[in-house]
Amino acid sequence: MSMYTASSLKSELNDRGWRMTPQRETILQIFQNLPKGEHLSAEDLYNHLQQMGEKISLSTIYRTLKLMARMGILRELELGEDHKHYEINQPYPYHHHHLICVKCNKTIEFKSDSVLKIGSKTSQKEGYHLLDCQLTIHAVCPACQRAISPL
Amino acid sequence: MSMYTASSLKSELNDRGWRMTPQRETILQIFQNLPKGEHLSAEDLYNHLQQMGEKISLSTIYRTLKLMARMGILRELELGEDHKHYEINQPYPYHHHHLICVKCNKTIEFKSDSVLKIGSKTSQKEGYHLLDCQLTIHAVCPACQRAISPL
DNA sequence: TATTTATTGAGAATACTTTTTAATAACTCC
DNA sequence: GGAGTTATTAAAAAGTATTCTCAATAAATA
Repeated sequence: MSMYTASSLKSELNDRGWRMTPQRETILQIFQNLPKGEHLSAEDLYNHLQQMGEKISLSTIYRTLKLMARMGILRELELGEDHKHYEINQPYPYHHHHLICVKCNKTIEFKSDSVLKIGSKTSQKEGYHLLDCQLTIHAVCPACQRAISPL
Repeated sequence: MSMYTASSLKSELNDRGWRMTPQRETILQIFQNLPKGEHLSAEDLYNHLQQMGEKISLSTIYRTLKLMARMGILRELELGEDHKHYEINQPYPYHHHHLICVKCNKTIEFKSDSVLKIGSKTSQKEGYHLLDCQLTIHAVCPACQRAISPL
């Protein structure tokens, strides 16, 4: 949960016998420049790249997203849609969580230092190396509470 | 996040114009009788039912799981595998969270009253009706930290 | 600079989940 | 309790997200 630059990413990859590529650098940059609170699906990222004139294949995108999530660079979000979303994994004090309406998928971000503390304390206690910690709240938003429940 | 019985489930369904069915009752029972800490995928549930001699189709299973998750009866868990898992949504003090190794998917359960409090306070503040609140910690377990990182 | 081999792109393949449809059966109203 | 309405089911087809395969490419290393 620290900040990455192209060169720190390269070092970490090389340390493990992996390689830095233009594709990985581009994808990292996109997530770093994303407006706060935005997150992309694989498809979103693909389209975003196309608009920039960058041509990175979908397979590479899926591979890179998974790789970066496993490195702790990106967070993999489950926002109630049928695909995952990704966002940059920012450290304290930018770290945040999500409140999701299970009916309309409307999502609200919120912060909580205590949750972050509990996350790091828990992983430490078990000897785990912390990558990300997200509190996901599933609930029904005010609008959907009023609606005549359509499933 | 309260306990359900066949009849309380029926009332809640009927209130919304839906129906109680033997399939829904059976599935509720299975989750209620599941040993603590166990969770099932759609496929797992299907096999479980087959072994019991119950024949419920996969489509019904998928429909029922989603329905019960949206009602707050079940929790939908994302445990790093390529499919969702479900478990009964137990209230305090049985409510718990998950610490997951992003490499081998080994999962540890842990409890935290404060997280539950933060969850209910946050949803209340936004006017949301709370269904479930899960802290998911992504990390690398001790064994995988030692292993020569295979992706 | 040559060598090794991780990575890429393209498309095929897989896996999970949803949809469609006709038949069934739960609920409601009389 | 019975008839009518319509939510629900099973089965199969369809859809969608994601992973895999493989030959070509290009990082890293020596």
